[in-house]
Amino acid sequence: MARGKVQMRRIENPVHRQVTFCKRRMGLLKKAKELSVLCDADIGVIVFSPHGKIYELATNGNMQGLIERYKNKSNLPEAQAESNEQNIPQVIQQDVLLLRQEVDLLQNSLRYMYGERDISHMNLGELQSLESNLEVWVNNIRSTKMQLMSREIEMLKNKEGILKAANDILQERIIAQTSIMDVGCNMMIPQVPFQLTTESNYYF
Amino acid sequence: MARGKVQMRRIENPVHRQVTFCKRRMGLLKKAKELSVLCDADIGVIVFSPHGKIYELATNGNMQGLIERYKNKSNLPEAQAESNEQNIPQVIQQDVLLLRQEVDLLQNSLRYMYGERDISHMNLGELQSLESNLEVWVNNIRSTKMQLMSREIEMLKNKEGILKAANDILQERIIAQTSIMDVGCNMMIPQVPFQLTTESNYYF
DNA sequence: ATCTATTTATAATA
DNA sequence: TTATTATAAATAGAT
Repeated sequence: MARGKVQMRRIENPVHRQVTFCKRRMGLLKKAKELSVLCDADIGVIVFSPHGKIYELATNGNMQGLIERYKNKSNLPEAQAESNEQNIPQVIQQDVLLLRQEVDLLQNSLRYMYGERDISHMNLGELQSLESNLEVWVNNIRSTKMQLMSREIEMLKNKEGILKAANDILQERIIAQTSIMDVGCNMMIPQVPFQLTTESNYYF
Repeated sequence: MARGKVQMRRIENPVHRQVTFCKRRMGLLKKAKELSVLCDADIGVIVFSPHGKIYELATNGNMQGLIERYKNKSNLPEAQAESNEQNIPQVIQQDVLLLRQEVDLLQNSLRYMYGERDISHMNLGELQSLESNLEVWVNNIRSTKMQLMSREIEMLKNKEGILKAANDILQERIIAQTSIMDVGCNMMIPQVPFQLTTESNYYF
């Protein structure tokens, strides 16, 4: 599939054949995994190299089980087919079902959180849970915001105090200078000068 | 692999999933054949659809033989002995284990997303914007939830109506029968029988 | 192994 | 399922 298309027959050059075997084997197993995940299928793949080495994949993690299932279903049309299912204790089946639901819920929530804002596929319970989680988050943010703002107010109040003090000092100096200058000349200096009025009002 | 790349997770849309299953299944079997021909390998592929239908390929034309060869080469003698008896429980146990792990992983991710996020480094503006974003999300979710609930209520009300009508009819019949029977014998029939009381109260 | 020019596979859609 | 087509993936050949 690249740099020239390939004929569908055994590759004679042993080196090429080995390289291709390695690459395509990986590709095949990858494709099998993808099909399994995307379409919720159970897949088993067994590959015997020309030298008899085995490479395998069972997407449910158990080739034996898959082979048993294959034998059951392909040999006996209906009878034994469901025996597997029925032998499993119901409790376990329920466990699996509940866990699957939980996984679905969590996956949907995460998918939503990470940017896919499409919630049309979620059911009521999932939405409920997502909503309350978001509310927790909003509350966290609000409380952090509040802390930040409190700190800022504190800082501003400090500044205000400092500035007021500085202002008082400056005013005193000016009064002093004015009386000195009044002695030497008649220049007019305003008497109510640089009073800062810093009212800090914050609304939450 | 076309018209947009695909996330490696179960396709939720059943139509898409079915189409993809069909296409990728063909693709997988084709790849298996190619690998077999090009590299002189023996390959077996077994695919179980979500509904339990089997699709298979054995490049040597004999899946049974391939399976035997697999068992001989890959299984240690003891491992096979257990396989028949404990196979099913093992598979299920593994399923449960895997699902539990998955739930843990997802819960951790969500915990990070919701609760243990480090927002201490964010400034006021960032927090403000995050907060309003979250509020939009929450509102989206609430409105979707509301729609779902409305639909459900609609459905339930319809059901209620139908049931009530059916009930009325049944009651009339019973009354009719009762009077007929009263003529023939003295059997007592309860007079206030099967009235359904389906009050639907929903809290938002 | 790693790098690309190409060939294939296939997602969305009808 | 099949057909179409724009794009994503796989991979042949070379390094």
